[in-house]
Amino acid sequence: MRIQKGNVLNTSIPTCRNCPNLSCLIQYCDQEAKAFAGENKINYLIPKDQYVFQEGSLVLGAYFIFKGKAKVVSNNLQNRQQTVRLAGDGHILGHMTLDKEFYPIGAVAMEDTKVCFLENKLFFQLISNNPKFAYQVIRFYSKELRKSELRNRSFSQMKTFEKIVFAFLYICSSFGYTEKEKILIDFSRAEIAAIAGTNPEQVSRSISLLKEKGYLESDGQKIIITDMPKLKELLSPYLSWEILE
Amino acid sequence: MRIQKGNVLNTSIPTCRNCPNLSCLIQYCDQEAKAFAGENKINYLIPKDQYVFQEGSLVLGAYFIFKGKAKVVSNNLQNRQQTVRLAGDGHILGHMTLDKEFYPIGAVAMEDTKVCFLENKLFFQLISNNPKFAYQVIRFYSKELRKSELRNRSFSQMKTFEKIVFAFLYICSSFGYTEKEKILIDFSRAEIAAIAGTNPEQVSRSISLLKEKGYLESDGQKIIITDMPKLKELLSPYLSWEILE
DNA sequence: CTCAAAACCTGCAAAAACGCAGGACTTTTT
DNA sequence: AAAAAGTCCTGCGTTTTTGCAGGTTTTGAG
Repeated sequence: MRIQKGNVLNTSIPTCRNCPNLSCLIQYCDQEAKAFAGENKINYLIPKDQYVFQEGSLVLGAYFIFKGKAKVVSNNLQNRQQTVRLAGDGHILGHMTLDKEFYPIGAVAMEDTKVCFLENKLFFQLISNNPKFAYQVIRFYSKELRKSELRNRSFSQMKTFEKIVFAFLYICSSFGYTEKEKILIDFSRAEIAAIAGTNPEQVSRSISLLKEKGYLESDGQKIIITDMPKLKELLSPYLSWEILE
Repeated sequence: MRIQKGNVLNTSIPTCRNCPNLSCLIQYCDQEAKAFAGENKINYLIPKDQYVFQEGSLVLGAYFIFKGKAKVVSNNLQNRQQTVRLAGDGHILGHMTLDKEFYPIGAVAMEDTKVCFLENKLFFQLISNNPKFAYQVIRFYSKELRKSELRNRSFSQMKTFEKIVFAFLYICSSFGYTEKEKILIDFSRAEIAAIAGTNPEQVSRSISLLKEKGYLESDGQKIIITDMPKLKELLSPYLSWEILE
């Protein structure tokens, strides 16, 4: 995936009081606060493959995904990029701070994505006046922390093949694909490798193997999961307590 | 490390109003709330190698470390244990919930550790009435999340030797060892392996190599770090933005 | 539709990591 | 102080992963 810098565009999103996105935590604010947030937040449309914010830039506030998909990425000095988290509708990107801080990681839109930006002070005001909202934000971060920790554990014990299977399941769970008939994943091999922590060759090998077994099919370069239960079964030794929810 | 089940003991800890532990987030509450918390929290002394809480048990509240060291662990079905986080004074273990939930991970004391237990409702009350406290809790979790994500990235790109070096640095940073003359680490090879995500043999091999290079010494089975800057240098390709703070 | 660029697949050899086994060293117990 | 138990070190063969190379397929622009 090529990542370009570029301008983000202002976009129209309903105000918070009648926002249709039920998974957004701002829904837990009272009416007054919602009105206030709706007036003061800034809406952006981030085009596919562009940064929501870049590693190393100043933290001005946090981003709530209204609609779209994003990945949280981190580069090392050898310029290898690793995807450390996937985020869908209602998820929070970045964080708030009252100090001068810099993002240690970056976030990139994986499709055209609409986000709501809450500036530091605004976020803090909402927290101060809306305990239920504060509680939900705490819950969000503590949940993500546990998920990240469990992922950490799994990755350090899984073999490469299993990590790749895990990447498929993680993609499905993050973007809310239910266990309908067939699930289509339109990610490049390199993209999947960056999630699984390996290289595109291994991803190809694993996909071939999974196709042989009949758990996957492919439509061009797209991947279709045909037997989700079997995929989950492959990881059963690791998933005693659900990482994917 | 053998982990035993056993009863935790009640212990005396100063009340929150005059608590000497400045890194505890409850310090951000107002005087009234501190008094209330001090009266209603429960203090425990968890003996070394015993669980603070076990994977799979019901979440009744969260634990604040008053004094001691603990590790957050996760077992897979093959009964291999992985350490996913280290926690020292003032850190939070577990989480709060208003629903019926179970801990997906466990926490084990690494030395005799005094903790303050805040029951779900008490925690929620503190958050509701003390925005500064709520803000700090959010900050704690979002920071830990970023650290976990960066660790995730590093681990998926480091070679085993580097992961082991990282484990040393992580231990030092988590337990607040400053860069004084010499730093002593009293962990078994297996313990270090569980943090680094490898096996004790590789830890031994790496330690030997580091001793050859003169970055470490050993006193019996204990490890003494003699050249911290050099150790950090080994990881410089990965640590552009500080994971260890 | 055609063609070039990009992405993908797979064989292979080199590198890395694993895990057993046996001996050395430490710690604990008696 | 000696014995026993536990931990650590290291050599070695096996398994796993890596990364290149070259051929194939897919995609997207004109």
